[in-house]
Amino acid sequence: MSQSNKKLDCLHSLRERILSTELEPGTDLDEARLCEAYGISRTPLREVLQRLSGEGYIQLEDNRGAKVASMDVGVMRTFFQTAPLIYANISRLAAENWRGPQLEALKDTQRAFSQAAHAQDASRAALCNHRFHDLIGEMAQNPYLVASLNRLLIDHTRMSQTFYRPTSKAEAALVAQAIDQHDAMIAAFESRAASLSLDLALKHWDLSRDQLERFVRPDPLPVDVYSLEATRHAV
Amino acid sequence: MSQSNKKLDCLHSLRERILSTELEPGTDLDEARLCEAYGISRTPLREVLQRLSGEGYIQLEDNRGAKVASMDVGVMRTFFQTAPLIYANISRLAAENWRGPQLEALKDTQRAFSQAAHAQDASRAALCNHRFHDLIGEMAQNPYLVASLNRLLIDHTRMSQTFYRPTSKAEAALVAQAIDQHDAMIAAFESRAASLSLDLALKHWDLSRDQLERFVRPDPLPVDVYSLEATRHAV
DNA sequence: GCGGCTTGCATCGTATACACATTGTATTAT
DNA sequence: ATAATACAATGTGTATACGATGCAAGCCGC
Repeated sequence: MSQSNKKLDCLHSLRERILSTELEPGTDLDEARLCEAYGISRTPLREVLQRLSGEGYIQLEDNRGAKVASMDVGVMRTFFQTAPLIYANISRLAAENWRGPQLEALKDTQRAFSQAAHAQDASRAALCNHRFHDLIGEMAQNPYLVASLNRLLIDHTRMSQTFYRPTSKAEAALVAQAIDQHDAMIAAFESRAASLSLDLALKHWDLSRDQLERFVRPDPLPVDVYSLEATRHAV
Repeated sequence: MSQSNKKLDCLHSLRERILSTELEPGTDLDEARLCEAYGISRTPLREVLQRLSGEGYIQLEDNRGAKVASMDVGVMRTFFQTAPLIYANISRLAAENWRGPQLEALKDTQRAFSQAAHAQDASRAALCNHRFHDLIGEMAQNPYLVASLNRLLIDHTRMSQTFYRPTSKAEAALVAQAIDQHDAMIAAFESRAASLSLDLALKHWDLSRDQLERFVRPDPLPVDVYSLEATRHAV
């Protein structure tokens, strides 16, 4: 029990480090170093890596070790295409199917999320938000859709890292709005309002999408430089 | 390369044996026996099991070994609820996004499926059908939805085992209809007809659902026995 | 001087050995 | 006779040791 904790610690830690982009997309993961860092042997570590690979956090290439799952522009397009479909349906199902203490767990997470956001602790806020939506997935009781949801959340959380930071007052307002929407969703779940839950999820997504696009779009700076240069050479 | 094949053989073999229900839902998997059977050591086998667990084929319980993923009635309800959503969207995306030799591979699989069905080789037909829809998933180029699709296909293929068997003439007609629908889908993909592909997927699902429901209904027997016994003891 | 080959290092993959947990059975005590 | 505890056996979890493969740098031949 004392040792299996180490393995679990490793698993959870790697998940969080990937979600918080402390381990950036594409980073090579060295088995030996990770073994030493977490105080476990290679065998259990490799099992952890296999599992993370199955969950979509990392990619395993034959004889080339493991690397953190990349986020190229191709999958981003797909992400924006797919997210509302899954989020909306998961939310509806969560309202219909949650049971027992799940709603309390969700409220706890929402409190933690709110605190982290107000404290402007970006990575903690993103992680709490992740957990919030992960719990909604559990409430939905649908292993099939949850498989999609989890993949979406990995990329969503990694992208959202940028926007829990205090850049402007307008953006702080957006974060506050997200918190309010979470509360509204909790209320909808509590009263089993399925179709309302679906609508709220879509609204929540709209907000998220605006936030994400704002940070995904920018830095056209190098492009301009290159195009200018290209033009020059062309002439 | 000669030895890594053994590991891959093991992986593929277990997948097929689970899909064909040769290994029935709930079956306990003994590591030692599997090692001997596939001629590999425990470590690579356990990695295979980890991977299968990640893919949803089996479930790993702490210190209790591995067992084939169960198919209780709860998840069946969920299955019927979720499948059309995913299948339809995957189909639409496949029509839009397939490229290169993917369509040819699909046609090959369709040929193999048709042959197996006519030969009334139930497990081979089910496996070819699995591969057919798996390939459509690849064509869709959407890793998020594919995660759901793969989970659905596992259960779908396991349930469908029953109905490629030659029980009646009417059922043989249903199988023939499924083959025709596959051809129609291929044609729709080839002409990039997205919305038609979606419709065809839904029609294909309707057929599948009718076939499945016909065979899924029964076996509430053990549940009744247990509840009776519990009642007796309670009194 | 340049290109191909060989050698050495590093990292991954596999196997064996060992430690711990869990379960079932047997024995003893009430 | 029944229940509880202890011991043994089976099976999982971890670590270490060994073998194979891939990559890079240096050397020899052309």
